[in-house]
Amino acid sequence: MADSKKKKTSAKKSVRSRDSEATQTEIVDAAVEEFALHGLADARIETIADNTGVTKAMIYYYFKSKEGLYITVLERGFNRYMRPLQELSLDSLSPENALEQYVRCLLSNLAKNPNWPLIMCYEALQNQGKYYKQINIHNIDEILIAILERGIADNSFRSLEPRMTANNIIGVCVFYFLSREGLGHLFPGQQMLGKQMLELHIQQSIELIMAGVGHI
Amino acid sequence: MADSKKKKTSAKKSVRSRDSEATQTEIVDAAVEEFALHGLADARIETIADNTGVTKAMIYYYFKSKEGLYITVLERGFNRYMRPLQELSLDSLSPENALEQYVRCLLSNLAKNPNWPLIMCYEALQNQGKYYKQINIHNIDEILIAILERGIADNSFRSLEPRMTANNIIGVCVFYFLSREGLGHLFPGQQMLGKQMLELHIQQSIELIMAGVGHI
DNA sequence: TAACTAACTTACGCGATATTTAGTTAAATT
DNA sequence: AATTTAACTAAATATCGCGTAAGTTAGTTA
Repeated sequence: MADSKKKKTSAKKSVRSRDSEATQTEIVDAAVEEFALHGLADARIETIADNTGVTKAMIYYYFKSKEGLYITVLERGFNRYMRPLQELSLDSLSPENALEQYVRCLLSNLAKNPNWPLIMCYEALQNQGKYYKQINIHNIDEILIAILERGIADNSFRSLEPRMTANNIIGVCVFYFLSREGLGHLFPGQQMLGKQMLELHIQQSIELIMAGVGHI
Repeated sequence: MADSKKKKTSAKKSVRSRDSEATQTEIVDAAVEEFALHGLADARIETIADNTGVTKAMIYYYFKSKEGLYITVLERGFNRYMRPLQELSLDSLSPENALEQYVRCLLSNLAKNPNWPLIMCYEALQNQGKYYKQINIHNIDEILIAILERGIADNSFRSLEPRMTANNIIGVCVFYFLSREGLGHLFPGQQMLGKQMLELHIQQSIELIMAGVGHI
């Protein structure tokens, strides 16, 4: 993996670059889109191939199976969008600040890749999270739960059930992306994945969450 | 309520009841399960048939197509689980009370049929809500938005964006059901759809929501 | 009892779609 | 330049799964 010269071949059939790394990246990029749209079960290898200009057989050449490609997609997503949450150092912050930082980090990661929530949702629904469990060094939410527990202990937060509340908090962050199609009708003319709406989502979610964990 | 049937595999020549209505109900019941598990695209007509003891052809006989059966399922779900929200009369209540009643009604409807959120989620993801729109007399959330607006106007609630917040509130209620598989690991030995956990979800969600819309 | 009709079954056509196989280039190595 | 191998393609296979056609049984009516 010394030099990766990016030729950035567009989806043209004629000249492929014969650059293994670039081709694989291209395939994974297209796979992310397709899996986000349809989930593992209903994603079409042929569609992924068509969207890259690579033939179906190449996908099997590099990834062995649809499942193999899917797991690669999950791994990449996890490392890119969830790992940062594990790497935050929040212990020195007050519970309020820690919670806010955590939620901001989560929301901005989601905003940067709105396909991720869809893939995770399909994964939960279609596969009961079994592929996710295969790759995961468990529980993003354990960090969140710890923050909540700390806040309850020092009375920064009201008395609440930390595990359930952690899930509810994540739900607030994620649900926007799951319902974006339907939401459009409440915000006519707005682009749900546009900067403006994403900002609004982030701001409103943080306000709801921060108020929600506080004393009444 | 006719019990109709239980024997699935053994007696192939088992005498069917020749009761059109009961058969259709049986099919729809099995369809609800299957669509909740897999969504329209990946649901298998044959699985539905096997789970009823009715042959595939009967499903086409009564419902014409997979799509036809699906729409019947959506209609039944809507009438059973969403209509009650439209029929609440909350105008005479204070915004706080109205909100709490609304959320309680929603949560208890969801708890009564935890398949419903799954079907709706698949519908949003796989079909962009197009079948739902076909049958829907618009927006459950308009009622919720109106409550929020009323509460902002009379200063019961903090200043918040009502549409986004409405969506977040619904997200809190629904997300539990979408994540039930994964949640299990945080509550070992507990049954996520058991009375106890459902109660906890309802209670924690209401607390988060009511605190969340209030002044800090 | 005979004719009629609703409820049901069996068996298969046919289009998708995952995966494989067998072959074809382009580049690296000698 | 000859050889080798990685990157790639086209085409075949095999299975799955929706929908249908054609026939059968059981009630109902006359």
